[in-house]
Amino acid sequence: MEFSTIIDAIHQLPEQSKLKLIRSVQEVTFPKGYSLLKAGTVETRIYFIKKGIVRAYASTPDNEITFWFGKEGQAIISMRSYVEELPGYEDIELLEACELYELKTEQLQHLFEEDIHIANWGRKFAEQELIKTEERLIQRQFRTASERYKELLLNHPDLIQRIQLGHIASYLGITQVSLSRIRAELK
Amino acid sequence: MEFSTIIDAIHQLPEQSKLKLIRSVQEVTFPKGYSLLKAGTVETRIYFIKKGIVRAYASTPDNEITFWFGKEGQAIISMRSYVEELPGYEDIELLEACELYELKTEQLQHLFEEDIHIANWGRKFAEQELIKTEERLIQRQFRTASERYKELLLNHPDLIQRIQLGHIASYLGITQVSLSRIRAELK
DNA sequence: TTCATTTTTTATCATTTGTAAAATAAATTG
DNA sequence: CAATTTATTTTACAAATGATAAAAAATGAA
Repeated sequence: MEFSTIIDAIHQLPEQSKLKLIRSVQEVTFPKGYSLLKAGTVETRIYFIKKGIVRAYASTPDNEITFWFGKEGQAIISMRSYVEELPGYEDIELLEACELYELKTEQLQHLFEEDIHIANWGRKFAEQELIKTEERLIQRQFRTASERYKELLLNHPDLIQRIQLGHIASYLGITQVSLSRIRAELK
Repeated sequence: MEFSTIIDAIHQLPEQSKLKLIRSVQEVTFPKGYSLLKAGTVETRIYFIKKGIVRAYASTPDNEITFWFGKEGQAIISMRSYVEELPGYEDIELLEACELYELKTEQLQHLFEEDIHIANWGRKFAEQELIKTEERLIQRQFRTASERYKELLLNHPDLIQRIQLGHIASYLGITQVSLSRIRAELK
């Protein structure tokens, strides 16, 4: 997926501003399983996914929770590093070999201060992510685990194909055993 | 709480830009129990809380989920109206008599297009809300209902005092009966 | 205050989900 | 290909939470 397409999907930008963004990114590739961002560090880069699929997860000593999947067109950001310049709470792991567009946070922040269109583009991005996250929080309470799985199956069948079920279960807020039970009932 | 203080808490703004915002708001008051925003409608205003406390909830025919509390200093926004100009999914109810600063969305959008500092201020606001929501989503999975209650008690003791437990339970993702059980264990 | 209403707690039982361990299945490696 | 590792499903049992009903307590209005 072209970077230009990714930009436009977030929010329409004037050609001049788009060019500034395009000139700021650099293509990089990483192998499957690569650990792109690590919790506890202040990340200085963000990425956009040209090709591949990744997961963000948070860990405690005895648990690990996948709370986000990213695929073609989406932005990979350690939110707390990006927003507050503090160590992030998430690890990001590549679930497939990935082609990414890399962008230095500092450079983006500079564009935010300099170009009002890019500032509003960045605002739109955060707002759209906010809505998605808020809706997930609400749906988690309204719907049973089984309903949430069926919905994922309906709306993102590709994720079920491309991602192992342990991660899907974690994303849905249940254990792998529970997900297995749910899948058995649907047969 | 002064509107100027609320603005600064989100992100520092130059005096000029701050004045533009201040000139755009209007103080309003509503009684306890007032339904400020309604789900299914496109809201054209946002509010900042000078005094009082409110809750945002989403409803299905047989259920109602409180997913957000707002108190002094916070913004009341129907997210989907604000971001996508589509009907919102939340109702907002005043849990106390409130003094609010009212701002027309259209006017704010206009300031976003015109003043880069305000655009970045709006970006910061969305980003901060995004982090809070994402952290709640993660915590809901890491911690038991009991731990989540203790944490709320620790970090927001005022909410427990000012809000009835049915709403707190819903916010924590459990039933009121469950919350009552948890409270009984802590005695 | 007293009465009516709302909120919170308590008790019981049903259901869901989690934990642990074993059995299968699938993928990877030499 | 066989051997090994990794992922998924199945089973049995335990723990947490939900649903419902009813009692107790708190709140608010007259």
